[in-house]
Amino acid sequence: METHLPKGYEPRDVEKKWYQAWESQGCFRADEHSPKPHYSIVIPPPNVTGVLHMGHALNNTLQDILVRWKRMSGHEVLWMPGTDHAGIATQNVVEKQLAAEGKDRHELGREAFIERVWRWRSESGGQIIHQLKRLGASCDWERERFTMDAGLSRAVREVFVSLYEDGLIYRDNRLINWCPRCHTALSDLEVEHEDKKGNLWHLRYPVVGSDRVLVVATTRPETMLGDTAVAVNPEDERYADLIGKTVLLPLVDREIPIIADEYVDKEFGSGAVKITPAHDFNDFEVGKRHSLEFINIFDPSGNVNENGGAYNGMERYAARKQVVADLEARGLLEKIEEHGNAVGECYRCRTVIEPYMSKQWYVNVGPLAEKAIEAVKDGRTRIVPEQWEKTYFEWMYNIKDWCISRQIWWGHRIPAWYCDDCEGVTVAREDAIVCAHCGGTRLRQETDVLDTWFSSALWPFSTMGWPEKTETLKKFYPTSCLVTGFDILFFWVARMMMMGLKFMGEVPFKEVYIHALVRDAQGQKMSKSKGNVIDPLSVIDEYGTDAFRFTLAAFAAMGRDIKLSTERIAGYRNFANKLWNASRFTLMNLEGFEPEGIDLDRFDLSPADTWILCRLAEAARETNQALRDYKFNDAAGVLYAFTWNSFCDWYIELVKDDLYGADPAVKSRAQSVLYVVLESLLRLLHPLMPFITEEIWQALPGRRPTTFLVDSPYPDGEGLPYAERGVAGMELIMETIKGIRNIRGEMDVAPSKQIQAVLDCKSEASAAVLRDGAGYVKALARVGELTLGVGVERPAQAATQVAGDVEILLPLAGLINVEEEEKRLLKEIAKVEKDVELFAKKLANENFVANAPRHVLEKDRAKLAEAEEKRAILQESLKKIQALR
RNA sequence: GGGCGAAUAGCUCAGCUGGGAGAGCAUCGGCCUUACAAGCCGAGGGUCACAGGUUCGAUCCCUGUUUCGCCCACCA
Repeated sequence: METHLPKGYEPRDVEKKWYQAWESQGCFRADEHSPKPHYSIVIPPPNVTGVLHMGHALNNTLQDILVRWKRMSGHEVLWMPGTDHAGIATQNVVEKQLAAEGKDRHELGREAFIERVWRWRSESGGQIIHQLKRLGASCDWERERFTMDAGLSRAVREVFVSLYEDGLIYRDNRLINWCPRCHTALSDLEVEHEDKKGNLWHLRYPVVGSDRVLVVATTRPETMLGDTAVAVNPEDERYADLIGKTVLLPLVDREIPIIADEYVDKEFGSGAVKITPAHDFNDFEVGKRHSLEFINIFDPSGNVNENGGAYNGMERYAARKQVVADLEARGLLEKIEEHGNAVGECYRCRTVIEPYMSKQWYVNVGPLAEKAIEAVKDGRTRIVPEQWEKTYFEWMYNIKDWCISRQIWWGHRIPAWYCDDCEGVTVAREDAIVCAHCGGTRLRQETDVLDTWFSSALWPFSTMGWPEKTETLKKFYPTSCLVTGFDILFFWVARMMMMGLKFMGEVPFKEVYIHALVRDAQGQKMSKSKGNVIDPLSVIDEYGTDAFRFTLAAFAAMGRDIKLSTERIAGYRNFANKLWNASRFTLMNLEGFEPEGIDLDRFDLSPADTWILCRLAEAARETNQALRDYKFNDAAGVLYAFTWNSFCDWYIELVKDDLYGADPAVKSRAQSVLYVVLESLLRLLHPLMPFITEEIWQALPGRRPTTFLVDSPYPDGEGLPYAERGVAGMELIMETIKGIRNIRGEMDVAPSKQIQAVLDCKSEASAAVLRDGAGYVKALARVGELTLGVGVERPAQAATQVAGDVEILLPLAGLINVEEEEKRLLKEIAKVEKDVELFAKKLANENFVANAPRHVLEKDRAKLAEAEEKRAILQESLKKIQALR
């Protein structure tokens, strides 16, 4: 017996070989002219700067499972790949490179810098694409897109100009989130709040024309340099007489009014609040209500500017220290308390953001959000799991205008031109040459670029060629499904919904599957700084892609977190190896076998054959159902159990006699079933484990209708008509084998020892089944001499076990320890006794009998009878055993 | 402050519309049985966080409590 498959599965070369073959043969190509029903997914575009991390690995594995499954299930599949230009992130990467060379982008100038970013991208930007391929991602790579491509840039412009024309984009001067390191505005979403320990400084502001001081509490004492009022609650009697008076702002000696505003909480701190309208979002509102002065005290880097008087030029935290010290020196520091505070940080560089006055571009998203809410409400888009709908609605209902301008260079430059003659703004699809207002030609283009997420919001249709009316859009939009993590539900999913509905008039995807985030084995977020990152590529190198993918699928059920452990991956590596060896066994036994025109109906199938084919059909049905429901873990579980427990542990063992026997007809039948089961199993497993399954499939004898497993039809379990023949008989045989094994195992009978067994059957039906399965029992339970039948002659002294209505008797003679048998029986009796009690009690309850549905009642009655029967047999046996002592 | 999620075997987690608690790993005992020691056979292990409620019946539904995690939010 020989096969050319090596003894252990070695993934590396196999993966490379088949991925290249699939790709070069166009297996992943989508055809918009195909008559087949469509299935489409757009990839969440990873940042060009990206390196494959666990999140990507999970996200893309799940997509690939869906896509491969649908492709095999007769759909024309488009999985649209690409990358995101990732404005700030990418700019930061290239700026760091420049810094290493002792340069900064301003030395280069805008054009040269952008040139440099493009160069960086062509040299090292494609990394993640290669990594996705190693993961097995079956995207249509010929369609790969980049958010800065000409086509997508055109879509961005079209959308910007349309929204502007519809009055949904406007420009305004207000307080925004400013990153002093990136030197750009950020949207609210791009600010991450982190609770930090801080202080509450209580400052004393002298009231003008009195000897009173007003104590104000602040978490940011340095901002007092920009105070333009102190506010108290209008209801607050303590300060009623001070309203309308002024205080002298210390250190800057500015006289500022004491005002009354509802916003002030009487209970908090001293009940008086310093108001810094240019540096705090609340104060900004108060400032507007009371027409206060807005004094900006910082420069774009977060250093105090000329408005800060003596503190001019100081870094903000140095200024804080100094301000506090100076106040203290003047006796104006009342006290310092500890105080927790949520500090906003830049999501790209973790620098503490500064509320900062500036003129920015905004999208009025309210009207867009309404449509996006409706679409989920009426089910045009379904979010799975449903719980996320609530989060989606919550955000949509409270949505605020979106600040889309960024003061960086890498990105889509805003198509707006300012006229030096009339100061009018011209927004246009083509680069403006003349002012739309005065006809002047002295135009300057807006230097700001758009938020990266603006272009990703268009991804589902911009990648398909919009604004052209392409065949691709016609065939594949709306997409079937979006697979993503909940961390970008607002950033991306919500915005795609709004833009898709606005510009395509249809939802961008019919279903959104939200998966969990991957964390380390301790549940910590993986991050470079924590050093707990598990690199997917090293996992792939160590365990193989298929084992890794299977692990991710098996973990996918988890609500929010996936705690990845390498032990678990090793377990699925073992599984891959198990499949490999089962396949080796099969191939070794398919010598001279020709699968062409195989027809199982021709054969008189054995009980084991029928059983495994039923199990296979069942597994196929369950796998399909699980995938339809996005229950990847169920799919993995079903296939794991079928492969290992049903196929390997039972069927392969059961079929050996048939394969090794002398009867060529029996052998041929066994080979046929073995072949059908393995071949179907490979197809079932392929979406989860594409490489190993292709490798084995290609090694199978004979020719199959398709060149690759990728293209072969996915089993749905309906085509195998063996289910109705039943599995009950085989299961009785298996129970019997397990019963004998139990006695042997419990009583330390050497596995090599052949024993004698008597099966006393209570029904002729069972006896017939067991006569049929006698070979199995002998082989798998290592029984030498087997006698069975109804009312068969019983050995005088035997160890006893029960399988259904069959009493298993293993004659003790010289084989078995009496005390051990007594112990074992007592244990068994105790177990069955518990069952008897449980069901007897239940059935004694009149209310239960009166109210429970009939099928429950009948089931419980049957179980009680069975348990009582078993108990009786075991007790009888116990008595005999005890009599021997 | 609002919202969401989690609590089940030593560990990591499954558990569908309520009807006798499951898997993997780990543990214990026995096996190199010609596909696989990354394996085979057998076994042990759980007051399903706590307290109430609904029900004939609750791990599952409802209420409350505790612990942990996440998201959103302008209380200085």
